[in-house]
Order: sequence, then C-alpha cells, then structure tokens
Amino acid sequence: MPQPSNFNSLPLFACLSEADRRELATHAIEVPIQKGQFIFREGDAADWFHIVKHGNVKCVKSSPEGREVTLKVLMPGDLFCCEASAFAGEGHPGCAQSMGEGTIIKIHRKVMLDVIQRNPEAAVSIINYLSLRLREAQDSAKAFALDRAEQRVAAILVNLTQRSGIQESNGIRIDVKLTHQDLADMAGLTKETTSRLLSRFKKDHLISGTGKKLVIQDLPRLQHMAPHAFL
Amino acid sequence: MPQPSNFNSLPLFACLSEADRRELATHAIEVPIQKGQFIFREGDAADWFHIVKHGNVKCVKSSPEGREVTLKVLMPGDLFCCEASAFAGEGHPGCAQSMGEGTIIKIHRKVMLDVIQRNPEAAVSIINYLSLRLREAQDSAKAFALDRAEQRVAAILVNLTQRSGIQESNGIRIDVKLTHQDLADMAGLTKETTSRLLSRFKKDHLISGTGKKLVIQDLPRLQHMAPHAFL
DNA sequence: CGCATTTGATGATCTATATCATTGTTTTTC
DNA sequence: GAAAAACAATGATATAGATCATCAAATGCG
Repeated sequence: MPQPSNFNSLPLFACLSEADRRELATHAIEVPIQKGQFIFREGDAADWFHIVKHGNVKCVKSSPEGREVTLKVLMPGDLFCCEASAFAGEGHPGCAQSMGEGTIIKIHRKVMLDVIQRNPEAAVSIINYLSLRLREAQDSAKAFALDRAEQRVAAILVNLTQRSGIQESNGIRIDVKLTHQDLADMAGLTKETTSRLLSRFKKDHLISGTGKKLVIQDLPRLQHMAPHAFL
Repeated sequence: MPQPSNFNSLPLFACLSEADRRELATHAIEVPIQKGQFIFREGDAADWFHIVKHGNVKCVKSSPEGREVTLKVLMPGDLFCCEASAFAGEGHPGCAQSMGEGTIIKIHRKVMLDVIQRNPEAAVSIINYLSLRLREAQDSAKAFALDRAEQRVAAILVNLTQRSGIQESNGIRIDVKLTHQDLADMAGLTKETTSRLLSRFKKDHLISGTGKKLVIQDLPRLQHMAPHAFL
C-alpha cells in the first residue's frame, strides 16, 4: 500500500506533476525490514531506488579485514543508493543494512528513469541531490583526514541531532537507536574509544542518557567542538 | 584561443552536437595559471566550470588549525568543481590550487546550463559524472577511516600511475610534480611519515626516482598493498 | 655560478587511539 | 522472570603515526 504522502514530501519529487508522482506511487513496492537485514550488499545489481519509510538504514563499506565504516545513517524520507549504481546500472558500491525494524519503498530504476526522461526538471533535482551527497562525502573524507576522534564524534552527534532530534524536557533526544559500536563505525573509531569519549561528554554535561536514548544537553558546545559538518 | 579538441575528448561533452560543442568552445576562456595560484578559494561564488588544459590542479580543504587535505589531483582533461557549487549557484566547498605552470579553461555556468537545457542527454552525462565523483569521495572516506598509512600511500601511487603514468624503460613514471608534502596531504599524513614510507617502498624496489620524477617499478605489488581504489 | 630556499632523509621522543582484558549492566529470548 | 546474549564502562598496555630536531640534497634565483 504505497503512501503518496511520502512522495510529496520528498524534495526530489517536488518538481514532478501530480500524475507522475501517482505513477511512481503506483509502481512503488513497500517492504518491511528487520534489524540487521541487508537491503543490498556491495556488488549487488542496483536495479532499485530506495526510500526509507520508517526506521533507519545505514550505508556501510567494509574492508577485507572485517572492519567497517558507516558512510551515512538514513532517516525516514531519505533516498538511498540512487547513486551511480541505479543510473548507470552498475553494482552497488556498498551495503545498506537496516538498523532496526522499519519499512522501505522500492521503485524500479526503469520506472524512475522513465519519469526522469519526461521531466527535465527532475534531472536537475537529481543533479542537486548528487551534488549535496558529494559535498557530504567530501566533508566526511576531510573529517577523517584532519579531525581528531573527539571532534568527529561531536560532529556526528550534531548531525544526528539536526536530522532526527526531538525536543524533550531535558534536552534534544536523538531519534535513532545507536549502540556505541554504531557510533564508532560512523567515526572510524573502536567502540572502546567511543565509549570513553561519550563518558567524558556525559561528565561534561554535553549529553545524557545512554544507548538507545541519547539526549543532547548542550548542542552549542558540541557544535563548537566540531570543526565542520560531518555525515 | 579555445581548443575544440579538448571538448571532443571530454566524456561529458561527447553527447553534445557539434554545434553545441562549438558554442561552448566559443564561450570558453583560457587562463594561464602559476604554481601555487588559487583558481578559487573556499566560499568563493561558483560561477564557472573549469577544465584543466595542461598542468595539474589540486582540490584542497583545510581545517581552521591550518592542516589540509587534498581531495583530488586533477589531470589535463579533468573537469573540476562543476559540483553542487556551479549548479546550485552556491559557494565553492573547497579551494582549487595550481600545482605548477598550466592552463585552465573556464566556461560560465550560464552558458553551460543553457546547453544542458537543450540537451537532456547532457544532464545524464552530468549525473553520471557526479555519481562517479561521489563514489570516489566515498572510497576516500572509507580509506581514511579504515586503511593504514602504507595502504593509503600505495593506493594513491596506484591511482596516479593509472591516471598519468608514462611507460619508461625502467618503469612507469608518474607525470605529476609531487613533493612529499603533496603526497602527505593526499594521504592525510605528515611529510615525515610519507617520506619514511617512500624510503621503504624504494628499499623494497616498489618505486624509484625521487621528488619530481617518481617511477613505479612494481605496480602489481603496490596494487596488492592497496585494499581498494583511492582518490 | 653560487647563495638561498625548498625539499628529503632520518633519528628521538611523544601521544592519541587501538588492543586486550575484565566486570557490570542492559536488553532480548524463551 | 530467569538465563542468555548483547552492550557499556573502564583499566592496562601496545603501537602507528605525529612532533620535534637535524642535516643533507636538490632546486630555484639573482
């Protein structure tokens, strides 16, 4: 049961006609996802565009030795891996893995490319989307190359707060279920180092709560610690 | 004196009609660049598309503390910073700096956008170009997060060899003037560490020559050291 | 050409973060 | 609701790479 409301709220589709959005919605497939489930793996054929409906999905790359980085955590509404892959019909450059229960919407690339053909405006949207993602990826590369562990973790917390923060009585709750290992994978650290940093952040009253319920208590100071945006 | 030959050889323009390519060539401006000269700086308005005609240009980001990363070294024929910036009319997300004497070609974004409007095919080329760059940037982020210094330097040498290598009697010469500092900036290392690694590579007969004339002697073994592509 | 500047090589130390190890605390599962 | 599994906290130690410090070699410049 596709939900057109999702399509309307996506900036990427804002330029489409009502008819085209309905066309996309008709061809959209909704799929439930379980914690840890791979939506696709590195190298898989990229025949689908994906949109997170609810839950969170992480884009992951791993090294032969088994270490892995999380390049991005996706929130409801986020499009993923419409990158190179889906357009050029190549394999996926990384994995997409569900971080918990959720739902994703899949649209076959043929349907999508069809709609784009008919809407030059949509192509521009895609270009803007890719440009933004490119900038983000370059910022990440920069952060990994130049920033220290503390700065990277701070930047990640700031980013997650901005993208999924919910105001609460005692601060802003990050609405993503994150283990220390998850954060470590985003920051390119070990879970131990991440754990120690979070302990210090708690001691300094920058954050509170634990595990699944991280609450940001001093966003300005965290932002001040983070040289630039990240993730 | 624009050189249409350059335009014909660019994959990005391959789909254009002869007339459109001529149109671009007519509006192209050729500019000589000096060593160290900034073609643009972070934050500058992005009103131009740039193409390296000869010489090399590096895309650089720097941290407030003065450290910097080189996100990419561009070879003749490479397009640069047609990213987010030029399309969205935003500021440049990083600097572009000449690595030596050279020439670049500038095309105003209005001319470029005009041509793209008339050629839906061109938009697809741009999408493919951006997709590729995105993948590269994600690979870089991954390399910084997961690979060790030696692996990153090896990967960079492999990449430079593939993009600018010239077969010579004693190996493949990298046709880019690189100081150890340049390589260090690409790998996210200090010049000392890079110097030590290159010394070891020489001792192991992986490379020879020095400074401005780096010669790769054992590309297969270097490739084997590098987990994945980088830069 | 000869001097000044930049670049390269390499030693000695320092430090941020990884690794290894343990124990306590949640969360899940049956 | 008890047992199992996953997660968190934190100490002790190891190490890759940074930093500091020279000196030598190459390169550019007047």
